[in-house]
Amino acid sequence: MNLKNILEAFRKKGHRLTKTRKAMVRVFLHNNRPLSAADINSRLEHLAVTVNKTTIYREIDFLKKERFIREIELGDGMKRYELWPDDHHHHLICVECNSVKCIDMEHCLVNEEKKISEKNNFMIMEHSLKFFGLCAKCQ
Amino acid sequence: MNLKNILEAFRKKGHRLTKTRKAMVRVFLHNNRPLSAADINSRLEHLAVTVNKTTIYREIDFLKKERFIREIELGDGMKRYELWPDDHHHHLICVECNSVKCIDMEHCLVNEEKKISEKNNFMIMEHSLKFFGLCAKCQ
DNA sequence: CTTGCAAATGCAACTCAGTTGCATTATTAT
DNA sequence: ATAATAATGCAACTGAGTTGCATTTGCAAG
Repeated sequence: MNLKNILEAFRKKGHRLTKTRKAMVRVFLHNNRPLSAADINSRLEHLAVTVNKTTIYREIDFLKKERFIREIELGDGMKRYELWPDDHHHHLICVECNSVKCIDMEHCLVNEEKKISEKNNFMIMEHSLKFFGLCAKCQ
Repeated sequence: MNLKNILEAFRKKGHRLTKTRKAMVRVFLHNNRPLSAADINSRLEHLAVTVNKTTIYREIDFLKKERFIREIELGDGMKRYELWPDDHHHHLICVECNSVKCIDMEHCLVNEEKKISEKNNFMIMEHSLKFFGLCAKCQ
């Protein structure tokens, strides 16, 4: 999963390799954690790539449709985006410094989901689990 | 936990019993599930109580401070509020009709939290768990 | 009942994340 | 080199929620 392969795959599907697209893919590959639109913008500025916010949102939409990233909500009124996960994982959110850490959870909640589905006649498609607390630095 | 007792408790603490306050407490008691500011407004109109949105938000803040309600995020860009829970519970959210159902989960994730805390040196204070899928009606 | 005062309210104008319409620019296949 | 159209920039907008400030109202004390 490197920059060149991803961009080549996009190009083969008929999508153009613009400076915004290349830079944003790079940003996500080099920052493996949830980023807000504002985070993305400041990372782009670091790469000397100046883009309009509309373009950032449109590129986010594109990368979501391509399943390169996915959208998550951490509850602070701002959407975040992270690399499309290979593994099933959740998030540790520090209430002090707002840092976010991803944690693996193999076979997470499968038994619980089965029980809940049956009891409530609700067909569970996915779940979202977040832990709020204090990270190592902020304790 | 009835209307009169709650209002009396507020009055004893020196808070005023305005028509907005009385109506909003009533709305939450009669709608035991997460409501958005817009939901609250339409319920108030049903009770023939017309209030400015600023007042609704300020009353939400008041009821949050009083721990009569709490704020939750369901991920649709709008905050929701529900009666302050006695029990530990989570939510089933229908991706089709957006209805929300509360479900009990006694001793939910306690063992997992212990493991996660130790492994990541993260002091967990609370967690949020949501199940997305199809409710009985929408399947 | 009247009065005084702080709590509560309404209004208008604002913030901030995200969206839309439209004219312009740039990438790519030929 | 060129044409087609994907991508961009800009300005104006939306919608949830907030703020400052002048006005109204609930309620306790006289």
